[in-house]
Amino acid sequence: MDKQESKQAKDTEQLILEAAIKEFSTKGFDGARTSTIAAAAGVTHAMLHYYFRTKEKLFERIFKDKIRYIINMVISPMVEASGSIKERIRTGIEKHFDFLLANKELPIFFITTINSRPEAYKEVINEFSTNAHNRICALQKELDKACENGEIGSVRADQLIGDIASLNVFPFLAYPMLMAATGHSDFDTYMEMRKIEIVEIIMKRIS
Amino acid sequence: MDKQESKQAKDTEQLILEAAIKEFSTKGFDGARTSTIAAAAGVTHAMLHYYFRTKEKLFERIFKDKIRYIINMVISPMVEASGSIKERIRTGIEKHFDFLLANKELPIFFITTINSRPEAYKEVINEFSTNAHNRICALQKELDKACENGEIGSVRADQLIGDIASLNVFPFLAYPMLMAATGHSDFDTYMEMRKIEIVEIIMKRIS
DNA sequence: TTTTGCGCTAACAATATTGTTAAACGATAT
DNA sequence: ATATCGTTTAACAATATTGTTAGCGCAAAA
Repeated sequence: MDKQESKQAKDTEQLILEAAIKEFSTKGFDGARTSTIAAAAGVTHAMLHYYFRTKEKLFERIFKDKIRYIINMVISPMVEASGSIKERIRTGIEKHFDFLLANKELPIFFITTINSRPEAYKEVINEFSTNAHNRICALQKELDKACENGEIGSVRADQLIGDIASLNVFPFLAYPMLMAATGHSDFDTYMEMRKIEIVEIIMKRIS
Repeated sequence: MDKQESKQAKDTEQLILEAAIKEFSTKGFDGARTSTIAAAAGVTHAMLHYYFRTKEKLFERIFKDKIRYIINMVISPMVEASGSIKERIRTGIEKHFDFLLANKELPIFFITTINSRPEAYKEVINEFSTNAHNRICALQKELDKACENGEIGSVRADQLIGDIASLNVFPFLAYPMLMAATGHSDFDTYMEMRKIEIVEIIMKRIS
């Protein structure tokens, strides 16, 4: 009990943060209302300003947290995979897809934010470009080697990343339309089928 | 000159519409400002209300126009293609991708709108589900027939549509991140490469 | 020429939304 | 008990944003 300096300070801050994440994720920065966030957190909206000064700063805090979260959860673990190149790509896709299943709101949050906020855009560019470029070069070398061994066909690493990102992320951005168009009604079932299909199409691509 | 009933009525309405399309496309409904739209159109913001009553109605008008536009430009022409099933799929993909190149802002406009506005969501569902479902069933029959002939491998039509939609549309939603991550700097060059890669991966998928 | 109607302007009104402040409260230390 | 400090509240302030209205001007019709 030595950490509990004040009544429930961290508690309130956390409540606001959690409510804010939901609000910003579903409605975007412009659509989000600080009063709605406060109400959802069960506090007066003055508290939101007390803890985070402005709507702007509250949003930035959340956005940067999410970037770090993605980098830790998705990009970093890619390195630690083992097995043949084919197997590593397969499990990489599956891990990424499972991550998205556990964070359904992340894609739409990022896409809307980056499109409506130039600062956020630059933030992401800086964070991603340094981090990702080296890894793609490394992947390219591995692919080339595997190609020479006859394990796989010739593939460009940057295009393969584009393929996987597109196939994995898009369903989470557009599942209402995709499901309506293809006559599916259950989200989980549809996503399970997508996952299998995506692994299939990528495996055929690199064969 | 018999159509020109008043000074330049249609002109003003059109100016507002065009300015509104730009504003709504880049900033979404919540981020868009009626005063900004009016300023961009070079009219007082009272005119916007005079012609369209409310921001809401102006947006709905544009949104419904866009839905019809997509259905006319993308979904309908799919039927009129000719040649082998493989060739029809290839040209279908290319036509769709070219349409997106000529309407870069459409994907982000739709995704943000559908996510933040339940009414718009239902609008699209109704428009798409009836229109698309029959076509997918027809495509499935064709695919099955081609599979029996040994032209192609076994594929589910709904999953193939999911693949193509994902691969074609996602780059237009996420090109800032994709290009930064893969080290590309020119949009047109990148998209040209994506187009080739997408055709390649789908052709391998159905082989 | 007068009237009518439409497009238009400028000012106003109403409301929503973010942000601020003075004071109260409650726990802890002195 | 009193002082102190971080937290909280309620009311207020400032501004942004949408929407309205009364009236002007001009062109076509009477």
